[in-house]
Amino acid sequence: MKTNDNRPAVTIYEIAQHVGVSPAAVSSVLSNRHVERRISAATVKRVREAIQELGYVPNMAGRRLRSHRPSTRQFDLAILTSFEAPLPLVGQALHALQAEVDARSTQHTRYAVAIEMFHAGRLSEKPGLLDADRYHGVIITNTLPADDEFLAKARLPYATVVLGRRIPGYFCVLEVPDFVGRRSAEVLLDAGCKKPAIIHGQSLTQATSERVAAFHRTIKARRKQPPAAIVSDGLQPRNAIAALDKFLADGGRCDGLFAVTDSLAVGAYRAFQQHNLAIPGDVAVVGVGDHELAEFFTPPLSTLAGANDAMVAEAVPLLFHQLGGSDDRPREILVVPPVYLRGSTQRDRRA
Amino acid sequence: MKTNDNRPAVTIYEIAQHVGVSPAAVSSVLSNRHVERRISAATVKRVREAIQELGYVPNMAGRRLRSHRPSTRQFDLAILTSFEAPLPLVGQALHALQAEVDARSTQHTRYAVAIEMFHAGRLSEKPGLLDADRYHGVIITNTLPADDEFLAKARLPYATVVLGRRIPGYFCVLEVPDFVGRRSAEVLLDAGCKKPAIIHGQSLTQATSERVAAFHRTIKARRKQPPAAIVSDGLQPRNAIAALDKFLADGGRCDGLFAVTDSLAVGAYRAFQQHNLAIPGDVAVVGVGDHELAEFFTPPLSTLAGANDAMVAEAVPLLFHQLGGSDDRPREILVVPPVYLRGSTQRDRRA
DNA sequence: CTGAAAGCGCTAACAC
DNA sequence: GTGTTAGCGCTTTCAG
Repeated sequence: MKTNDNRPAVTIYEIAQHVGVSPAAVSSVLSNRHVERRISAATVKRVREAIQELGYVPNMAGRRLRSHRPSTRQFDLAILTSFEAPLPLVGQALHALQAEVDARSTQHTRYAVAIEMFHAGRLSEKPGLLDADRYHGVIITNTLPADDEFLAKARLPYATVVLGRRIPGYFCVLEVPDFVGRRSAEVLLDAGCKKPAIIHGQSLTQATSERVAAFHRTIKARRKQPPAAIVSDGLQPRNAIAALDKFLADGGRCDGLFAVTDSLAVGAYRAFQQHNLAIPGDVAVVGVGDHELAEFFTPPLSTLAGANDAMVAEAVPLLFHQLGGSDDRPREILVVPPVYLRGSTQRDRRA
Repeated sequence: MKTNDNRPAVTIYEIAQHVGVSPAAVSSVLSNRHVERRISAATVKRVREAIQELGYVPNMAGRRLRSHRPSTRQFDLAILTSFEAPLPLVGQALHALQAEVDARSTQHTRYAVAIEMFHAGRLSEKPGLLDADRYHGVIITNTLPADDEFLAKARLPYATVVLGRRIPGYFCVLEVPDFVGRRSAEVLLDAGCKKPAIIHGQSLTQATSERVAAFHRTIKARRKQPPAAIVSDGLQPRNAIAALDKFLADGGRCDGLFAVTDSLAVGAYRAFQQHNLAIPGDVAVVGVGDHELAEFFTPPLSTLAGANDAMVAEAVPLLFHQLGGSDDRPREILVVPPVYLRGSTQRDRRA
């Protein structure tokens, strides 16, 4: 394919002209209907060559418009998430959305649901985001502060639900602020921890930074001094291992750890194990998120589930509400995350 | 929104007629440009009401066609996967695809990448799949045999790469058949297992059933009798637990287990633990897939990684090759999955 | 065997 | 303040 950039995109008219046939002939070749139309083999060949040579790229909008059946309404919906985010959260949202869509689909109303990704912090660079010609509605999640700022400034010209953070002017569904940070601190303190610590990644989403702050605040209020803060380069288990290795090597000590994501907790498990620290005997651990595997670790990991299920359950109706065209002002829905206390924080029984 | 089904979808012309204004006026209201156009507040209100009342749904194809900048080529790509499938594979594919797309994007060539889902075994029901007016190219993965049959019969009218199975007439990328099943059997036998077993779910993808068959064949050839087969209702850890509980309760015994997916292996860990069977002392366990957490289990899980990275690395260029319009016949690429031997099969050191 | 022409739904330029 | 008109790229009659 020649990517003849800079110049107008090639249309079937140019192909037709180039070959010396009509656009209709080209079209029939493109859709493999040249047999019915009894286009000569030679013409077909020449058309095919021209398509190659000129680097023809079909315009889907044109095709769709043309072949659109007038009785059908089509809704194009998407979940917008960052690449860097864990997919399971998105998976839940998708399932909930698709279930609703399946229920609402009729012969004359079709829905297309897709996941689209942007690079965290660079949502604004996503092409076409501000155009009203792509989606009827989206659910946006896993944004970073830079993305939130962008969204706050530029109202999207279609139905939008923001998941996990509060952005003025949008329908938002989020955790009760402070809940996770405060509750995780309490869980550790209740387990008898005297030296609690927290581990989190470098770049914080709004939700994560609120968790960190609330944890900090709660610990400080109850123990008069702040928790140790361990910062990992990324959110993968290996990042947590590296960060904890360094922390312990530098003489850091803790008897309780709040990991702001489950994958950090997984790395912490391994790190403590390598340093011969028992969970929960020497260190109690509590994580966040509802990673399906959390309960299958040894010992099972206590988590403050990220309330994803609940958030999604609120977000989907909110989206359809907007699609319905109702004109009320943006709403904000707060969700209380469930708390799962498991072996990793149950010291009484084991210590 | 009235979903006035059955009758033609509402267009701006109807809105215009209903209100008694021109289509352009309606359009300006829709795009919030009525201020520049100085539409009277009363008219705006009436238009808005009509939009609501008639249940207007904008036609994105029309909008896109109209607002298309003629110098821009747009490629619409998608990864098609089943809901029921584990998302990590999809995530890898998406990352690889997006990286390529980012590299190829220019001012005049844009790519849209989305993940779309179908219900496993019901790919054929996905609306618009056979129309040529949606995608320029797709990567299809996690299909069930019913889907494969459907695909084999109905050639998709756009560039397609099939991941993980072999379907005549398509570009395919898959594991070397038999490799995983054979090698996992060897791993268990090498660990000294005398009574190997296999656990898998009810419904099998092509890849999975090949794994099961090859495992069976290899064990039978080497030990003169087939492995015990444990069938779980689903692929979640809890399904594995239930199936293994039943197997052990019914007097079944094994000293080695091949779990065809990692999440089944996770459940197996828990089940053996509850039955006081040590891994790898009493039972060696080997899993499939490259779940990022496999190495963080206790003991670390040996896996025959599903070769996802390698498969994806082959699939993406194959897709762009087709987008380039080259006309050669479908190719098939075989990939050898990497083998990770970890604690769960290393008996020598522990037994 | 092939071409001409209409029109899918929408918006922007221009006209009044 | 609002209407008219042209045309985005494509496919499908219909007319040879």
